[in-house]
Amino acid sequence: MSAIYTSGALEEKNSYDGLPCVVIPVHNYSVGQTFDCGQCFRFDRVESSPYLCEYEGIAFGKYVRFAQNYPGELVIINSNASDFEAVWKRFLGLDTDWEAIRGDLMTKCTSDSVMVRAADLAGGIRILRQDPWETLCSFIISQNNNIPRIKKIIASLSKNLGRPVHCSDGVTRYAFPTDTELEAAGEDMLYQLKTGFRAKYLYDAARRSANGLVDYGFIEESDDLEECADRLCEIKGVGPKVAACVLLFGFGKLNAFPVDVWIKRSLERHFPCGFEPAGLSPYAGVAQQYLFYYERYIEGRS
DNA sequence: TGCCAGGGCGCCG
DNA sequence: CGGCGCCATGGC
Repeated sequence: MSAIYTSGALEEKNSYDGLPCVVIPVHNYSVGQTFDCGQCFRFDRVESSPYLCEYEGIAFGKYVRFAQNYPGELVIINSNASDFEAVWKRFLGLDTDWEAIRGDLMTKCTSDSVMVRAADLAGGIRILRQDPWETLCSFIISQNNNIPRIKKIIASLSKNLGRPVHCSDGVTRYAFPTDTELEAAGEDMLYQLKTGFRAKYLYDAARRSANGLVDYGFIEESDDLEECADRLCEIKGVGPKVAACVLLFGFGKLNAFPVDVWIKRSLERHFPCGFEPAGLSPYAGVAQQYLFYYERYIEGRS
């Protein structure tokens, strides 16, 4: 039995509040882990949900909610079958066999390794395939910053500069601004929106992206992670870590291995003799995300 | 008050 | 190339 979602297995119905939704059979899936593991900043938990776990937000200009009561079933609210096929299936990574990846990683580590414990704890995580431009900006903003404030800044940029999305629940939300919209806003405006020293970086990213100087097509096609990172690092304020995050969370390059302060501490603690991400190829980035979740979990998630 | 946050830049040796 | 101070801001 394959763990990959197969077309036709989904069920269309209405959600508890009357919105159209689809129910997807999944395996060892966690909405909570996926949307609270620091890869995506535009989804918030719905506290009043009748589901055990529900997150809502905007992606690709669409309002959507992801909910579940158990690991074998995912509910996508404000969606239908064709919408799922066109947008959410790829976004959620449901075209990928994550249990096979997790199994592959676990065979490459000793059973007492922190990596196995992390993969055990955080195995419900899926690496999202987010919009590359939005991912680029999100991780420029992330530098020397914490997750709650990153979310605030991104929400503020969207509200002030992004296109309004009139949602089916009656609330107006906002899409993340396009590169053109961000460039038109200007560096001063970006600074006023509390981006701090990152304003000039965001503006440079917007200018380059809006003028075709970021070769998304090349990065999409290439398997050369170094070359892809080099292209992204041409943007001011983009270094190895931000580039790795963009490649992992925006382009689905599952071997990209971002090293932030959490991962650095973790590797120093658990691998004092040194650590080689290459040993986890070609899914080192997935292992990294398990580890990131694990470290934040045992610290009590600040 | 000082430290830290999904870092990178500029400068120095 | 490796190390280090700095960059804005807000929460603890």
